[in-house]
Amino acid sequence: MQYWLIKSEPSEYSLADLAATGPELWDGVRNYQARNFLQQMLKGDRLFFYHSNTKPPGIVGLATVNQTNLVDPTQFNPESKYFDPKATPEKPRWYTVEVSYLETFPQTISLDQLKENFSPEEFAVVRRGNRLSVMPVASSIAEQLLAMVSRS
DNA sequence: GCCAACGTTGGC
DNA sequence: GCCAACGTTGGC
Repeated sequence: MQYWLIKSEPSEYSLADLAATGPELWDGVRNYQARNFLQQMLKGDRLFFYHSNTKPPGIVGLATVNQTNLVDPTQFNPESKYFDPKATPEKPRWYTVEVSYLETFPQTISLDQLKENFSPEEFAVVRRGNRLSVMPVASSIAEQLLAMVSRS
């Protein structure tokens, strides 16, 4: 079982939305590095759910991978803002997973806390200018994150 | 709302 | 295949 971090703007889609209406197809990822990570996910993997563009930004809870290696249907839909004219059903370009809600942490692990506890080398989310929306989390870091939650 | 960072696009 | 222009992300 592997840990990952996924980002979302809560004004777009929040962990509370996932709790209320999930499971949800994690569609709309249009970055190759993020897509490659999505393709590596296995059922049962844990996802730290990160809220960006909010105050404060940070990890708000956990989700899990429900179904893997799904073709993102929004790439074929001209009405969608995620439409990709270069993708065809015969040759899809974008893949994703279905995620389901696990838990909301009693307190957000803020980006400030993350910066205090982890270096940019060990945890990409605290890297300046980081824009990757899906990234792996080393198991040692995952353990520390979970300990930070239970302590507080 | 600003702007730094950085991925992508397209002209050459 | 280079690289300038452009668009987007996301912290502040």
